[in-house]
Parts: sequence; structure tokens; C-alpha cells
Amino acid sequence: MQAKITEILRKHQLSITEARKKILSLFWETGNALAHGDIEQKSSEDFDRVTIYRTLQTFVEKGIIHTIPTSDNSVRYALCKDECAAGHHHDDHVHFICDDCGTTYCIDEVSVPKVKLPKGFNAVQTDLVISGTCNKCEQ
Amino acid sequence: MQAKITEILRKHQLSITEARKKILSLFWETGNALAHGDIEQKSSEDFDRVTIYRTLQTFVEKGIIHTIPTSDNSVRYALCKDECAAGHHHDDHVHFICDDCGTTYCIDEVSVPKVKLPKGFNAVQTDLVISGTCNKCEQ
DNA sequence: AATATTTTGCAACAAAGTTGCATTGTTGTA
DNA sequence: TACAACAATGCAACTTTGTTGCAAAATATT
Repeated sequence: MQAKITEILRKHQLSITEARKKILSLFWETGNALAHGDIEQKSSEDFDRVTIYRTLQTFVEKGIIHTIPTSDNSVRYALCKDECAAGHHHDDHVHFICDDCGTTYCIDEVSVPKVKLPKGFNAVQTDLVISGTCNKCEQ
Repeated sequence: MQAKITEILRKHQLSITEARKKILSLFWETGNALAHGDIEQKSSEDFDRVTIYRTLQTFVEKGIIHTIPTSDNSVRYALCKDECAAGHHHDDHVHFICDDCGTTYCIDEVSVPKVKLPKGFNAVQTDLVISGTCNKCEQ
């Protein structure tokens, strides 16, 4: 896995550092989306808060991760598919946030339906975010 | 308009105060969604920050306004349609956030398409947020 | 009008995010 | 491998954003 991670960093012309490897592997391991706070909890002993801010920002700019809008002022981040290039994201899948456990999923099976907007409105990015209970929290 | 505003407050069993009337009229006047910061800028001389936080919270709980998720850690709020009851929102319309001017629109003409989720995922709320350039910022 | 209830402002605090700069780590080249 | 050039990190200081308790003021109820 370590090989895969350094490959991703190299592909995006980023120098390979401990912080970047660790944060990238966190995304890989959990599989789900992470908020800044999640990452801070899981690596606060290893890295400074500021480093996490800067690393996430870099990853977004390079197209390694993308943001997921939320209503609770804690933006989530998730790994992009390979097709994501720097500054141009293709994340047409649905995101699901569980009200119970807070886990944020990328629902890859479902893609975001195209929507016709009124005249003059030009869509660049479309986010479909669904909240409710996930398959682990249902009774 | 003042009459309409007090009517809304009364309908939701809220006491009629200066802060609530002012904040509600801000939503009415602008027509678009507002972030906490927007409201603070437009009324900081009239009210304390804390009052704005508490008022927005109350309005959401009572179903007067609803939240719009964003990727920039500044949740937007917009007026609900009449059908919104306390704790149970029906905001099936699309939201549009302009990357240029930051204005957030409720696109009432378009409704959010229903989406089939994988087994075990139970949708409670669906938000479709589109970003790009609005009809005032297009060249 | 008087009292009960709710809302507000203030203060103090906690959490989240930003910036500049010296230090450390990484990369490419000799 | 060692060196220079460059980039990333940690730290400190700071700004902004959000929270809580409580006394004072405003609103509602009778």
C-alpha cells in the first residue's frame, strides 16, 4: 500500500513526506470521507494542526481529494477517482452522511442526475448530498 | 411587509422581538440565502453576534428557514416555503451557489430527482447543490 | 398594570482557521 | 554520497467563529 501512496504523490508532482503519506493512508484505510477534525484526532501526535490544513488544501488543489458540502460547518474530504485532474474534479457520485454515526460515504453506484437550470446559470459542479441512516445504523 | 413578518413569527409561536423581525426581513428583502456572516455584517450594530446564532437556530427548529450545505464552512440559510413544519423540512428544490459573487439561490423551478440508494441506506434529507456562475455574473 | 416567562447582551471562554518565519526535510545534480 | 536549492513543517501569535452562564431587559399573560 505504501507503494501505491507514494505513486499517487509522485504522479501529482508532490514531494513525498511523512505527513502526506500518513494523511493519504488514513483516507485509504477508512475508505470513507474524513473531516479535518477526524484527521486531527487520528494523527495529532504525529503532526501539527497547521500541517493538516495545508496538506488537505494541497490535495484538493492537486485533485487527489475532493470536498463534500455539509450543513454542520465541517467539510468532509474524500479520495478522488483516478480521472480527477488538478483543479478539475469529476465527482458525479452521491454522498451520504449518516445522522447517527456521522460516517460519510461515497455512493459510487449512483451517479448524479443531470439537471436543467434556468437561463444564465452555468453549472460547474453538482453535489448531491443525502443524509439519513446508513446500513450499519439501521435497526 | 411588517405585518407578514409578525404573522410568520406568531404562526410559529415565537414572541415578536426586534432581532427576529430584523433578521426575518433581511431574508425577505434579499430573496437569496444568507450565511451567518452576511447577517452579522448587515446588523452588527443592532444586535449581538450571539443573538444571531440563537435566532437562526430557533428559525431552523421552527421550520422558518432551512440550511444549505456548502464546501466552505459557511452554512447558508434560506426561507422555507409555507409547507415547512417544525423539525420537518420539505425543501426539494435545487440550490445554486455562484463561485463569482457568492450569492446562493433557491432554484424553485427545479426539484431534486429521487435517487435509489443501496440496501440499508435510508434517506431523510436530500440536498442538490450546484455551483458555477449565476445569471448576473455570466459574461 | 403587575407578574411570569422569554429573549437579549455581556463576558468569558473554547474551538477553528490563518499567517510569517525559522528550522527541518526532500529533491535533483554533481 | 554530498551539496545546494527548494519545499514542507512546526511553532507562535493571531483572527475568526461558535458556545455557555447569568443578569438585565423585553415580551407575553392574567
